[in-house]
Amino acid sequence: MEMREQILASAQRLVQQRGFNGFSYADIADEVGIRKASLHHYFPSKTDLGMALIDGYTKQLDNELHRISGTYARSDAQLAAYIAIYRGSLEAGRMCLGGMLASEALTLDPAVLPSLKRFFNRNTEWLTEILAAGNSQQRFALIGTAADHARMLLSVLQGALLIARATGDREAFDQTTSLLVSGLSRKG
Amino acid sequence: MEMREQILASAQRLVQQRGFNGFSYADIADEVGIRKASLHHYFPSKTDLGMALIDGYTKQLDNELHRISGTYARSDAQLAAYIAIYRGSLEAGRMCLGGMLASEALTLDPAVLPSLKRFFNRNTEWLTEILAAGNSQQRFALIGTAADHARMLLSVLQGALLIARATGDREAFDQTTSLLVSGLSRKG
DNA sequence: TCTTGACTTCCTACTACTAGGTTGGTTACA
DNA sequence: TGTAACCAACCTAGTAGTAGGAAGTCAAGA
Repeated sequence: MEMREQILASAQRLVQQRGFNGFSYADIADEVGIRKASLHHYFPSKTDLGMALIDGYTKQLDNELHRISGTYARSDAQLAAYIAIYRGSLEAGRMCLGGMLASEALTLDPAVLPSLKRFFNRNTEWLTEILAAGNSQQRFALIGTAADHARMLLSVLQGALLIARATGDREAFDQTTSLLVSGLSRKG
Repeated sequence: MEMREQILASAQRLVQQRGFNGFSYADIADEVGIRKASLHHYFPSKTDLGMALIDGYTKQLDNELHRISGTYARSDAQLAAYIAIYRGSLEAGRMCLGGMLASEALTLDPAVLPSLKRFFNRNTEWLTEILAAGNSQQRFALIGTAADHARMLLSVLQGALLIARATGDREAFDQTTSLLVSGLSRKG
């Protein structure tokens, strides 16, 4: 199962950096060192590959979220760790895989859309939980429902990551996320 | 100059819905009713087309911003009108053209990047102005600099638009933007 | 122990099609 | 007469995907 993982890792990087319509089987083949035709042995169609990617990415996310919940007790620290995931993507010149596929949603095989929705729901649900917990612990001062704040948080992070790709301004990303956190922590 | 406008309008729609790598000259040709070869008369290369698109889009934006500044006196109304632009895109199933190109930035001819940066700067600068004005008029209660809030606002809108494409949840978009506005208006 | 057959992995060679772009024109109009 | 608008035919390179087979692994059976 070594080669399959290698293919997925290469494809994931390519999608995050160039988009699903921005790479071909030939790119992966070059990178992992097998022939184009052999890729079809593992992933018969590009849609199959896309499905495996978003499902695998959701699994990676679940692991990360579980790790965060287990590592940090305070919800503000958990939030910071969540933001650090996006910061890491930015550093690697990668979009969130979910965000990238979202932008290309109209060109994707409709079969991948349910998995894509599931990815965003996972994010929102987890954020809602820790925001609600932080609110009752008086670490956050929410002015809307925890779910509303969760959606906004996710939007800010996706948007800031997107814009940083165009402007190349990483400092702006950091300022945006720290303002985001200040806004949450502020007592109202 | 009728045909040139038609081509640009068609291409703009295609980019906003499918991305720059998600359509071809053949798609435009079908839509405007001339041959593929004739498109090259107006835009020799796809990069030329891309440049014209982002520059034209920035001009459209300037017009909108000027109209908003001229129509509404209060900065909170101006902000609402700005948000309504994004809401209109969502309704039309379109991403912001700038946001879409930003996601594909690594696959674009580097020649278009300066125009793309300029687009984002325009947005941020205008938002900074009206936020600063609203702050001194005590319509907004900013907790960071006006520029920081401007960048966050832009991120939220881009991100919310992106996510709504995947989830199809327009209500979530509205809730996010109204929470955004509440957060600004709240006295702290 | 040797053999067989199913299965996995990966290949060369290919198909059908699409991409952006070019050549060499024609037509219409100023 | 020059120029803008347009087109058929073509080119080269690349796209996802297929056919058919080579080489190896592995377990069951005689």
